[in-house]
Amino acid sequence: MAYFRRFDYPAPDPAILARLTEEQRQMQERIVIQKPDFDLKLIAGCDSSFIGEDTILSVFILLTYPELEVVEKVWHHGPVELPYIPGFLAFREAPNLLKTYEKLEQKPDLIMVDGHGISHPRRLGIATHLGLHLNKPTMGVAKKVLVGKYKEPAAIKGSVSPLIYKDDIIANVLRTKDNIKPVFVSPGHLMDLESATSIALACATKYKLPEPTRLADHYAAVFKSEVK
DNA sequence: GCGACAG
DNA sequence: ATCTTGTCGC
Repeated sequence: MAYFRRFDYPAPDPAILARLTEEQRQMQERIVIQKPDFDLKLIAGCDSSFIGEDTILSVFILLTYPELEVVEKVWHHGPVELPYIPGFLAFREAPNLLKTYEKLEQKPDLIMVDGHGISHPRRLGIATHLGLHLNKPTMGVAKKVLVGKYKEPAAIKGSVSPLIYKDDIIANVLRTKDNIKPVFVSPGHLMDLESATSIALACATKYKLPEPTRLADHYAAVFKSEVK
């Protein structure tokens, strides 16, 4: 099939995809999109990288808000069970991310995830998936679109444009830096689009990626080189 | 039927 | 995600 001509993986068992799709359909009913009720003091960023083909290394970074100073960073690595399949990323990466999260001594008020929240075919991007498992507010910041259409936002930092999918606004395409490709911001769970967008912008200092995600990405590479 | 497709 | 050189622009 189309997915697996692009990646060197064998076609996934249709029965397994059907089971995972059904699992997402059930989780879908528990998603809560609302104005967050927290007093944001600690925000987390998380990201994963791979060591070889079947070992995943994840990191969680804890930052103060709005100062954005790092107060904690943890990592964990382990085997992955599934190949990457568009639309099913969480089943591949969430297990190790959850184990990494447990290592945090303090817990964040909000988690910023690298990837989509509800801007997903079944509203179950990895940010939403993690939020449901942790019963914690989450939001997604992705570098590329998964589903939906949009018009390019203006070239200056702070410009936004809606990402539309089946007549719904599922994310905001946000310019976090002048003349640099925008990012896709969506609520994950216990969060709403407007709050997620303003927080992403507040975390955008001088780089394209908001600090929680950028630093998680950075440390993922650092820890990876230490393990190798 | 032909593309598109987070990390 | 990962493999990888030079190159264009601020």
